[in-house]
Amino acid sequence: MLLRIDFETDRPIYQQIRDQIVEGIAGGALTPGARLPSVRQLAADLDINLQTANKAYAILQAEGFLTVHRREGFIVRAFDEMRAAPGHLRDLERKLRPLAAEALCRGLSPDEFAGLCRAASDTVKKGEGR
Amino acid sequence: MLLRIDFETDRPIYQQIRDQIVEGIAGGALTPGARLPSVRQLAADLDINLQTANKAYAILQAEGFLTVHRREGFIVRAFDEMRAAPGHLRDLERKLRPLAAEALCRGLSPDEFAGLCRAASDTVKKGEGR
Amino acid sequence: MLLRIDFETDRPIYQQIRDQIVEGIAGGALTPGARLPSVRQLAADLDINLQTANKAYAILQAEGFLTVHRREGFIVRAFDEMRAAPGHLRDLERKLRPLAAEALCRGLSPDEFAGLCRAASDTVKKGEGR
Amino acid sequence: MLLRIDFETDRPIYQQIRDQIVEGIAGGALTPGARLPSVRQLAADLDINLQTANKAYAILQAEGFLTVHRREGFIVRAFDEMRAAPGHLRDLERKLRPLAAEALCRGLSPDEFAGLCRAASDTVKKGEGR
DNA sequence: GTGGTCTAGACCACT
DNA sequence: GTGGTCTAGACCACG
Repeated sequence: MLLRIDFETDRPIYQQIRDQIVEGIAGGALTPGARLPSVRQLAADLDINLQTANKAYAILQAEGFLTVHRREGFIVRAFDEMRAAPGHLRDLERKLRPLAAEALCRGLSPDEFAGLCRAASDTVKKGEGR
Repeated sequence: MLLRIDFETDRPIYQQIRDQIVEGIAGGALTPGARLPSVRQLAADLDINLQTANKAYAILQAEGFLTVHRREGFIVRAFDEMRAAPGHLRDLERKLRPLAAEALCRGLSPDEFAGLCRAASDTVKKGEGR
Repeated sequence: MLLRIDFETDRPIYQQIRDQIVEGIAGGALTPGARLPSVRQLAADLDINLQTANKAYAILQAEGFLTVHRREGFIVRAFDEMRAAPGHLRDLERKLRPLAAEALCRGLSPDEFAGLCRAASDTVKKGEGR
Repeated sequence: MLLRIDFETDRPIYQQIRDQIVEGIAGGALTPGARLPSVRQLAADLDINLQTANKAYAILQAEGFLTVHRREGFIVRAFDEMRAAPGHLRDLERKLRPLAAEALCRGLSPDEFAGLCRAASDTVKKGEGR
């Protein structure tokens, strides 16, 4: 699983890492129980600040995607644990609203928007487009 | 059309305004040609700084949702002009990916995610939940 | 000679009038000695403020394109008088610089830029594109 | 690369900065990848407000001339990226028309105007006259 | 250190 | 009245 950082986007680096790891889990590149590179390793690999790598993992942990073991470092959680994270559905809906509104303004019907979302989900599931 | 600002969240004020106005257009509360409150009025209403209100409108203008009329101030653009904004579909897809990935991790199939998106679009279209 | 005002551009109305009248002279729609509509007439025709129409004519007069007669109002000056306006060449060069720089950045060679300028001049001379 | 601001002219400060940086890129004083002074540095150097410097860079970014790197601040974009900016040619033509018209009125034939434009482009390309 | 956000308040251009 | 520009100064996010 290779991470690619864009230093010239307005999306913070730690968010890019977070997004790509979530996408890796969704696409099957990272399976539950898999070990992630250590914070130090990650920072060195991507040539980023240690605190940035740290923040990315901290977010993933808080969101329920990762857990930390004393010896093994950060590992991918089991799917049923991810699904048990409290409030994640409401959170998803909240983040979806602005996109749904934007799509409507751009002329996409609810059905068309749903189709676009389905396509995005399919693409991610197959691990494509990375 | 009433705007509500959350001064506690880390989402910038001008982005909150932007989101709510886009939602207002999508939900029919704001129709093409409608005048928006003047930047000064908006700033006074929301008790925010003039420049903050200014920036919100400037973004909406750059994104193709508003135009500025020399006499009437900011007004909602025609729908076909909003749809003509270049790259808006690719932009939407890019913003959708992280949400699709998150949904998959949380156990939603592409079909279920599409259903959620459709529901969000319907809600916004009806102008509900504001 | 019909003037068209765009109320939704950032170019001030008086500048739009000024530009279109200059273009009318360049394209032959307005010939030296021709009478222009009175300030009142112009303001009524375009549904603009009297002062705005006034300002447009004042600029054209200051730039040497129009002159004002007691009885006949504003009329187009003779070409040799327009050419005698002091500093107009230097003025033109000054306004041209930013465009030349922009063209170079966009990959246009000096020759290509000159070609573009020639084409623009031809178009205006034929009175096209209005 | 030295910037000079005229505080007397009605041309906004941020536009003057914008023009001079574009000219600097066109003239080779600023090459792709080059770092620009930080907004704070620029504001201090020119003795202007931070927001004014900010706005100048924001415009250059929106126009495709600059990009912002998370570590290095604002840097000059690659030429092929500048050329990929959508609608820049049409934009250039639009800005060129009033100058072409003015030149014709002042007695310059399309060929002579093209020559003037070519000269302006050459001057800028050599980095002269700054 | 970088840019991003926000405030309070002023003056100007345009219509 | 509208928006546009500019100032002085503060606090935060990011790396």
